[in-house]
Amino acid sequence: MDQHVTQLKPILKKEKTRLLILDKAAQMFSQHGYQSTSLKDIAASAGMKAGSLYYHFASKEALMTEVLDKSMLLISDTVGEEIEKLDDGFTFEEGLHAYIFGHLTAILKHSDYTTTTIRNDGQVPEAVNKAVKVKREHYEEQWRKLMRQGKEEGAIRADLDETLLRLMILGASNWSSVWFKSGGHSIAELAKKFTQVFLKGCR
Amino acid sequence: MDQHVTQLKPILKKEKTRLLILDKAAQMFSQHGYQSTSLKDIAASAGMKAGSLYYHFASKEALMTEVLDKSMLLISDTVGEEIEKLDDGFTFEEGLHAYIFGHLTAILKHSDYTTTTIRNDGQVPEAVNKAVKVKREHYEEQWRKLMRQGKEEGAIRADLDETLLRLMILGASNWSSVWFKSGGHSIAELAKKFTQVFLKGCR
DNA sequence: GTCTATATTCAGATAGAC
DNA sequence: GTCTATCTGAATATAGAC
Repeated sequence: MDQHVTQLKPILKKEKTRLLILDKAAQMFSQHGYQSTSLKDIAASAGMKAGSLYYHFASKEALMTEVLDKSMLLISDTVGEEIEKLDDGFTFEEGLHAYIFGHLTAILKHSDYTTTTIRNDGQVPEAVNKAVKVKREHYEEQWRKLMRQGKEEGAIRADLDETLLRLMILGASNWSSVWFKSGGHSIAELAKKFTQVFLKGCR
Repeated sequence: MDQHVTQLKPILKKEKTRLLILDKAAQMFSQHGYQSTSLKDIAASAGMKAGSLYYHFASKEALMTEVLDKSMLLISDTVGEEIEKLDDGFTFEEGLHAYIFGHLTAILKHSDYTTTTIRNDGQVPEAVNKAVKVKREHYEEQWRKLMRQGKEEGAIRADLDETLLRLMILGASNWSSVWFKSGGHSIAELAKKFTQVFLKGCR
């Protein structure tokens, strides 16, 4: 069996444990930060002892790197899925909604992973930061492309810096991980309101 | 001399050193987070040895608590100053600009302190969190008041949740601490653009 | 007021038993 | 695969010299 398939649908016990550890690590990193979380804590919440983690991961840094990698993958993939649902010649308005809905969905549905990315930015060892940088920049480039489309369509008014607009949207979206509580607004509602505000705001 | 005055304009050497330590601590906490910053690092950047800090502060937690307290004070005061510049019967538009300009000014001018608050939210010992909570909630209540005014004036359209709008504005503003580099947009420019986007967006 | 020296605790990581 | 035991280093905090 090739490794890609194994990663998507883990059936081996070994892989199952690995993923359990990864999930628990993401949960604790997102709640208490990288440095405040000890391997003992992670191991305990996965039902193991600290030393046992080293059978699955080479180090705490390697564990964090994988959490952050998976986080970026989740965001990219979720947004990608929303974009694929659109017709080929989608408008800026349609694209903006898809991007915001995808981004919010990833942020709020997989918040253990994504909050780890958002909250620990710059607070991890340099080696970890460097390893994730490429994927983050690739994702940001997708957003830049959307903003250029908005400019070309005239949906973003000429005197509004598109970089600034992008950072406002991402800031407002990322911050939702701080205040979002399930039970209030649905993610779909949030995405609709966010899109309305920014679409009207940038014209 | 009464203590209030002493706190405002420190002239005693003892107070001067205290403030130097506080500044350096804020700087390091904001850059590397609470747990990743050691007292040895803080002491070194203040030109001292770790043990000497205990003459000025009871513990690392006490030091962090004071940094966060000062951070909230800086934000509240800066926003307050902007509001006082306005005429008594200021409109929602004027108020929104003053709040955003004040908030951004505090965030970006005293970024060592304010970034510490933003980035370490929830990642500090419970005792520290609790100590700052009251001041934060008082500040948020001021924003809520502004949003109510916007609703009453009809500047915020009926079907837009004012809580959601507030969180979007604060999210976009707080996120600026992540990407802001001096030399690009000025804070005044940022405040103007932010206000335009959100004012148009919420109508 | 700041220093050195040190007590104490706990972290990440490794080795070898099972 | 997971355990126990342990090494090593570093952190907060304290005590007492200067």
